[in-house]
Amino acid sequence: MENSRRRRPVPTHEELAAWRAFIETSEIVRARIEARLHEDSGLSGGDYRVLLALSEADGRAMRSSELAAHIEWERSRLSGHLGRMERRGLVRREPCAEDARGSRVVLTDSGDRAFHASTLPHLRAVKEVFVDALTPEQLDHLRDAAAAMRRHLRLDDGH
Amino acid sequence: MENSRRRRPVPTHEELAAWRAFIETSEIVRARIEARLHEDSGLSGGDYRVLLALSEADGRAMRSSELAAHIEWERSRLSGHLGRMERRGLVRREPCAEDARGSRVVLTDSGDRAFHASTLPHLRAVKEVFVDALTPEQLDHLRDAAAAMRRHLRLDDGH
DNA sequence: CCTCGGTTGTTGACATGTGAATCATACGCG
DNA sequence: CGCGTATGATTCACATGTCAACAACCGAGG
Repeated sequence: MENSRRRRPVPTHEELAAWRAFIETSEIVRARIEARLHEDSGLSGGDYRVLLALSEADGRAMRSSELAAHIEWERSRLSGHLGRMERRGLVRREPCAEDARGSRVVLTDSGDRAFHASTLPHLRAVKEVFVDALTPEQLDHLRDAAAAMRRHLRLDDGH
Repeated sequence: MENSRRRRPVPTHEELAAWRAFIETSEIVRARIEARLHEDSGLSGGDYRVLLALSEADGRAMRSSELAAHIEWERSRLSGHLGRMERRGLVRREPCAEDARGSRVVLTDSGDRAFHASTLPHLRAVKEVFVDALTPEQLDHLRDAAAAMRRHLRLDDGH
């Protein structure tokens, strides 16, 4: 084991296996929970995130850029998504009084109902698929590991 | 705390925070590593996965369905992706001798070179972005947690 | 007032993903 | 052999994501 005395530039087999287990499993779990959300409520993960932000916003409405920043999406991504959500009657876009460039994104009553109907089933899915799979210690370890990764990527401070 | 004596149907705040930390961080880390791969080698994560499977396959070729099963993709997804990869000269599709319905997906020399040129930078990225963020204990914990989730979803046995 | 740089939101071109429908072929069975 | 069904792969319509270019508008300075 000549190598073991030097700083490795690449992962060991063990480390690589941990990487694959982590990244593949997280994808599968995310997909599973989003599928449940869609079956239960007809909402995608993106829909849910937009509706959550709007339902907590003042007057159930936000400026588009503000919303994009809040949920950390590209503006063009939000624009396209809002178009689809508007077609389905979940949100409405209206011109903005203070700034004629912008528009206000407003949660419709229908969107509000859809969101509120979705939260309980969604939380149940998170519980059943994710939380119930793990011991409390494992949950804590996951939080720690996630925090360590974010620190490593400097996602906590200046961003 | 009336509730704490009953089996909760939904996550606690702590559990929900762990869920969000886990799922959001895994997305960010995946995106970061795929971005590195793309900068370094011009390959997407999907490209890499296909090329890895083909480069390990007998004769650097596989039947399309076999490949789809191996990397756990929908066949339609693979079909579309292969179309794009074929346009870029990374793979070639040729009719299959034994079964006229099927086709063999063959790794081209160009695809083989692209893949081999990409592995070292990719592994370095995994090391720097993921492995180096964590202690050995945290890596083990991640593996355990991933294994527990897969067991919970019955992804190990009958699928 | 008017120009100019920055902001806001949309659009276009594309890559990527899912599910249903389709088409050709393969294969078991009478 | 010939029929019915299963299978291999693609295609379609659509949702979702990125990035760059754009049009309209704001606001500061001359």
